[in-house]
Amino acid sequence: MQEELSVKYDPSRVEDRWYAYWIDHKFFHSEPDGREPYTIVIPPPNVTGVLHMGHMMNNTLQDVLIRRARMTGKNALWVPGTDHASIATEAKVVGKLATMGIKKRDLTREEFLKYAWEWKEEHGGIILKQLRRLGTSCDWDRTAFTMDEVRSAAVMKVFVDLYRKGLIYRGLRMVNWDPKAQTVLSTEEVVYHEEKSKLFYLRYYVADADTNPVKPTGEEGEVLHRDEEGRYYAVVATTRPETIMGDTAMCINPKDPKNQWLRGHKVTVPLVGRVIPVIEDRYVDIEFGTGCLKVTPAHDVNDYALGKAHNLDTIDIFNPDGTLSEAAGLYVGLDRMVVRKQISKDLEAAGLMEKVEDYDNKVGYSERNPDTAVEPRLCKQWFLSMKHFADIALPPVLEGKIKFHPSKYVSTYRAWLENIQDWCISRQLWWGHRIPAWFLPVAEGEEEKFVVALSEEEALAEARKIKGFENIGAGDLVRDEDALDTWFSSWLWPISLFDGIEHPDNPEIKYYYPTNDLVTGPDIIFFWVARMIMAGEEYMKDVPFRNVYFTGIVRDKLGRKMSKQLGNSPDPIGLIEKYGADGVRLGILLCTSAGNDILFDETQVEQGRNFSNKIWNAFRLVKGWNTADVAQSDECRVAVEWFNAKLSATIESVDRDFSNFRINDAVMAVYKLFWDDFCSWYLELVKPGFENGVQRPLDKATYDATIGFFDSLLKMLHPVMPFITEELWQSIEPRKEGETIMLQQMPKAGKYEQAAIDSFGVASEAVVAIRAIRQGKNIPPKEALKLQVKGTLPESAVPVVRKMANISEITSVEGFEGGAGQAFMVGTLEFNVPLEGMVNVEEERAKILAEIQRYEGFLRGVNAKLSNEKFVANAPAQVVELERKKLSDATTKIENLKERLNTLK
RNA sequence: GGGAGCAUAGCUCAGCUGGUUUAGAGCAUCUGCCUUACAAGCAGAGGGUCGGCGGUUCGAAUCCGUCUACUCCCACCA
Repeated sequence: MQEELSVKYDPSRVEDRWYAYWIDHKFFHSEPDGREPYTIVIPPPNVTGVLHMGHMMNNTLQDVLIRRARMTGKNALWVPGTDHASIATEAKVVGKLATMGIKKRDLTREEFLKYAWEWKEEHGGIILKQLRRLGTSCDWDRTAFTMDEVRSAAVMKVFVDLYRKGLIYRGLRMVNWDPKAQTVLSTEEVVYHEEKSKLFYLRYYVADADTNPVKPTGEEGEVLHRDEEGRYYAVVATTRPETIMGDTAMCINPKDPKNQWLRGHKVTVPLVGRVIPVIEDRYVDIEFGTGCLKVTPAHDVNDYALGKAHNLDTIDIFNPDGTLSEAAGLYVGLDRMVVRKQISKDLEAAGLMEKVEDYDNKVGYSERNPDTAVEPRLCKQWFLSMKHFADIALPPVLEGKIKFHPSKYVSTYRAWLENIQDWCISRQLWWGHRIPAWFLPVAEGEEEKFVVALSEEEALAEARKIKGFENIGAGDLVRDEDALDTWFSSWLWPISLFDGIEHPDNPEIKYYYPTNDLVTGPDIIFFWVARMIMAGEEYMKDVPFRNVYFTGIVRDKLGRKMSKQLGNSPDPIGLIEKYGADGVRLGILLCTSAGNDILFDETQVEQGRNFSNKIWNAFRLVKGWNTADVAQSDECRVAVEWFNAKLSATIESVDRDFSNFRINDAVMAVYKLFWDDFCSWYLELVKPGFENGVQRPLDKATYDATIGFFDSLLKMLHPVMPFITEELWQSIEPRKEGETIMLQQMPKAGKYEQAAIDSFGVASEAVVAIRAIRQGKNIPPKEALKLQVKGTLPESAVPVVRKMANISEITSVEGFEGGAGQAFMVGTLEFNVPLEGMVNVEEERAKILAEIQRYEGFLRGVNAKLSNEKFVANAPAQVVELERKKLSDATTKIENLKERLNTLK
């Protein structure tokens, strides 16, 4: 530490040095031992991601928990790592390649993966380096990656295992297709946005009017459309006219009176000219549009179901990239969005457009490619059957074995599990875990045959067991091209980090699993939290964690989400450089409460920075004191007694807050303990002051107590503000190399007298009142005043009032001299500050009258209660007693005030 | 369409099983201070009919109903 302490705390001189010190001494590293473990696994950020405010909040919280655990005797381990994020990363690599003029489809899988790994090496892990700036105490020796060897092996083993258990299957389903990434997505990866779009009303002419005459029934409500030439047509409302090339039927509700005339007819698809049947199904909403629905089994989930039920043809008119295929016949090669515009014009021109209406509808978009509308598409994919997993994942949460903070997410969790759909786990991507399935050579048109195995050798052996394939060679097997959904590796994270899938009995998994607390956002409760619980129950027969702390979304101070477009997302590293990591951490924590979104404002970080400075300067003050063999003053003795009690009381409340995950409350309590109680009251009380320009010495007992308090406060602050607390703890007294505040024991609450806190409260209230009188009368703090008390001031309050309010003399009196001072009350204790000639009697009288009125109003309320027989009869004795005390207190106060008013005449 | 949550000071939020003086905190605001740790500071002050209405109760910010506003999640209405 430098000789002269600067007036301002400079985090940049401190942070890197201590972080290196902690790393050098391996303080973050954990190995199983005899202590109780405390484990957190990091929600792995995308490997190529950069730090944003959400990460800052999330990781600050985790670091607070882990540092606190470390200081309460636990063997704390926080495992860091990154996620390969297959869609997002592959998209980035494809983008990068595009700038080099390389197309993905021109590369082999191996070539592409080479580029992808290069990209990962170059950009990967930046986020973890950035996290270090925040002071996160992760065990970096254990840094993992979802695609590293151990994690990949776990994924393969689990896939094969679940397949053999019959839980993984291949199925032809209507799935969500991302035409940009050209991969299927799970239902959870689709986000719906409300959009202003158009509802197009198209004419489908009746095709068989000659052979099957249209019979108008003439009944009320019947709608018959005929054009100028007398031809009959039906009107179909659709938001997606570009899909008419895939229409294979029109559907009406059999109970729809207005469309009865269409029963049994055939209609012609506009422009396309294909003749399709009119089918009937109660699925159709009679009220919507015209009650006629076009059926496109290949491109709509409901239509697919209709198609299946009615045995309709399926015409897939789209290519994987969202352009129209040969099968469409028209607009081939054009993008679906382009076709929508064009076909509506063409329909209009051909007189086939009845009308167009504005319409709000919901469109699904890819979570990872937010500007790409998802296309329902029929294709064969791998699925994980979820019923079994829902059954095992629900009880631990409902029974409280896992606690959610806040608990409202239990119902969200439950609703999802009770209505769960099978999980589509295959992705048409290369960056990820390749599905360990090998297809057998079969003749064209024959049903596919495959084997699932951990390796090609094993696959070959398996394949050879199948009848007719006994003699195939390795070259005959073709491995599935698809990769697995990223979450299929993330869901194993709490297990695979300790190699618990491959080696379920290894000492690490036995020691560290289940982990303790998970800190994450509610947006991934289904993607990740629920699935980790499933995997935990399936493979460990135990929950993966005990508590889940859900953070909110970090928004700007106007409540908007942070986004690059708005430019309202501050640069985290910039903030750390400007305010210090400790300041940023405190600023974030002060505005965080579980589950609530946080409205981030830089002034909060400024508050954190200011607090760092306050701590720094308190240290400078104490460091400047010297001791001598002098007697302890009364005010010092009282101050030490009081702060001792106050400290213990606060430790109790902080412990309580932490056990309830009320972290911001705990942080605020320590903040106030340091700033208000310690700095504004304690230090001011014991501060020795100057004599002839020389600082007076402090007695040894008070000095030692002060250093002890400082030490305790630093420890309490350490989890929140690790850097400044280490810096000051190292300077407060000589430390040996290798010592650290990080591994000290958190102070424990001792026994304390509530009376010490209460009587200090009386003293401080009196002091505040006297200061207010000074301010009102413009009396400088240096000018000593006298104080009269009617009644008895608690003994311990006397020295406090004397020093803090600069009172030269406190006298006990029977009554106050009229008009000679300013009076005030603390509780029922009456005080008077004699101020000869400085009191405006009229003003004073007015003030007292207002006071009397206030108390009389209050008294009326209390009286009303007490004179209510039912209240006295029904309320608990304690409560009635309390009301009686209020009554007598208020009566006394009013009497006192009236007496005072009389003396003022 | 279904479900959940929230509504308390200018802002962000506490207020746990109804009863501790006619509701608290932080920030912001206002006033006075460059007082030998800190102006990134010190001292002091003001500010709310607890979203509306109704009910239960001796007693409601707290429990119930209802209305209004907002937020989020889920769902295949073209």
